[in-house]
Amino acid sequence: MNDTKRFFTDCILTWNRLHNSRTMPWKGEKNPYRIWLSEIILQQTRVEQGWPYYERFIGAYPTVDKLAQAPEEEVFRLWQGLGYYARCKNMLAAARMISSTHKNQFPKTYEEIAALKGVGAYTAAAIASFAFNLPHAVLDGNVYRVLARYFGIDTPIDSTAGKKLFTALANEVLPKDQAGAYNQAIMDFGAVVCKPQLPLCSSCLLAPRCEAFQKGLTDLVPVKSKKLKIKKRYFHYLLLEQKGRVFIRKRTGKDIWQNLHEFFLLETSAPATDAALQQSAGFQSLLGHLDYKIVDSTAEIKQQLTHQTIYARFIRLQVPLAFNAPDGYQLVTEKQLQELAFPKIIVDYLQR
DNA sequence: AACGCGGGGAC
DNA sequence: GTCCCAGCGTT
Repeated sequence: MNDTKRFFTDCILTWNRLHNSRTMPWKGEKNPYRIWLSEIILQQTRVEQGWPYYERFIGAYPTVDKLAQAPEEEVFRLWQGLGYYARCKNMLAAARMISSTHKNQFPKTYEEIAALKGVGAYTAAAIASFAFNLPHAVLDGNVYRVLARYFGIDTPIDSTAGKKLFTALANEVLPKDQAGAYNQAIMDFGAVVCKPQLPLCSSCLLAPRCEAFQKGLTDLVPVKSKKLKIKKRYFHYLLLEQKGRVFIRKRTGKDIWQNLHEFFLLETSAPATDAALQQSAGFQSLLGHLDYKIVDSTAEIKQQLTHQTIYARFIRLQVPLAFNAPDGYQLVTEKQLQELAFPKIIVDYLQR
């Protein structure tokens, strides 16, 4: 390891020792189950957002076998509002695997940890180093940023070449004998000092030898190559009500909100009024020949997702007893709604 | 290699 | 609006 790299590692450890005051409930935790749970919750999620979920999950499922035995709907309901719901599904699968295959003993090797559903390179390194002090460098958004700036690397972090380059570099500057403490330190450093916007360069120990700071490029690295395009979608939720109950279904397929529930959905390619909607083929085939009554309908409610903007309307209809459940839909009571997981936009509607 | 997946906070 | 968050699995 050359001098530039040695200086980097020393600074991160020094900063951690002298200036790091960031505290979180899972920090310093040695229980691999708790570490794993926190890491799953924190994937692409800010600490402040994940924190209360972590507390609730640990409260509800203090051990991995409790989680493994929990009903899926109950776990999804607890995850409701956190987003990226595949994490929840994979988390349950992993818990069940640990409970069965590993007999409730959390796996202790990097390979076994990485084999768990929902555990990728970052999460495996985090668990391996935090719980077992194994020498694997974490590579998350913080680490990419700190490394890219200090070493002045403009290779896109979301390219294959970039991942390979940064992985090698991260493991090079990792002090193998204190992997856990160092991994925690560099992420804290990225979150507190080397922030995405307005980094605290004037008080940064690395600044004298930071490539980006010396060249005034902190706002230009790290580089991301992919730019996302956002599409607009128009959802019309029909609350088909029958004797105080309503039809819902669980979302399946490849679309958003997998495994969450929803009301009967009609989607249009552009905004549509109640009148226009009632003329549509979807509506007609559902209710055209029946004596229904629209009780209430809302204006568009907007929900911004990463890749899409959802404009949803909610239309309450009383449908006659002659109306049969559409395929895949079930009739539930208000009370049952409280125990199932819904997308935020539906949760917001239901709360009003 | 590229894409899709939530929700929210900072600016 | 834009960026990005303790990323991952699928195609």
